[in-house]
Amino acid sequence: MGASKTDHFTDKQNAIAVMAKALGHPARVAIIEYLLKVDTCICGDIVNELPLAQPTISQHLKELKNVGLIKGSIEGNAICYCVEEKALTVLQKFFTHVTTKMEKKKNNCC
Amino acid sequence: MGASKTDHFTDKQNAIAVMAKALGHPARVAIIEYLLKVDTCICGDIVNELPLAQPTISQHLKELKNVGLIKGSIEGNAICYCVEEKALTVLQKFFTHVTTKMEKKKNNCC
DNA sequence: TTATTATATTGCAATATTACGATATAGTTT
DNA sequence: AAACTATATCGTAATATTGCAATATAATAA
Repeated sequence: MGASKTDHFTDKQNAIAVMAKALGHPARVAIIEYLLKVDTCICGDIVNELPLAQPTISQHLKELKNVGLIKGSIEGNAICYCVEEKALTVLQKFFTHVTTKMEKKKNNCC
Repeated sequence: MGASKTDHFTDKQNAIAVMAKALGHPARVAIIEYLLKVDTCICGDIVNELPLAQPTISQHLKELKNVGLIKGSIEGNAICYCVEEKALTVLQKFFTHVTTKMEKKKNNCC
């Protein structure tokens, strides 16, 4: 065991989980925030900004890219990383849906 | 290594990451959705609903509780679990903030 | 071509997560 | 009290994550 049984859950649940998991590390939250803060979004900048070694950051960027939260395009010999609007909007909608549902319930129990 | 260097990030980044991580498993997303769907929110129901053994679900509930996404109160010999509004609202606000920032940028690069 | 710069990949050690059988705990019913 | 029900904890195997030094790759500059 150790691997999660993704087949038993809905596609949406898996999609949310995969993206949430990618944001389940402060460095990756920091990367997203940094990409939104600056206009130039080159990987090198992130290495200077975060207290982690270059290979580690490269790895975190790869994970964010794998789940579709960011995209990268080659820009000379550097790489321009940007947030992927669509993916982040999916998360935003999910949590807005959740909070809306909560308000409707207003503590039926507990 | 293997543990993340949480000291090097802001409290907010760590808070978001910890909650996102907790939702980084489809079973835990399913639990939150189930708690919002039903009125009775007893753990036993969740065991019947999800394709996981009782100890595994107990463990997932514990994790959600540890990061403050749900709360549980004793109800006879069962336990009533409910979503914790405050925590989920923090996530909702974070992602709304992120999407709002994205719209303002409108692809300056990439 | 040889350096230099920017990023990725490999390999590996330390640690964390996931899953569940077995068992413990605690309240409820008989 | 004894049996039952509901949930938690323990122990442990399988797997995943985190972090980084060393190294590879690829574009640019000299």
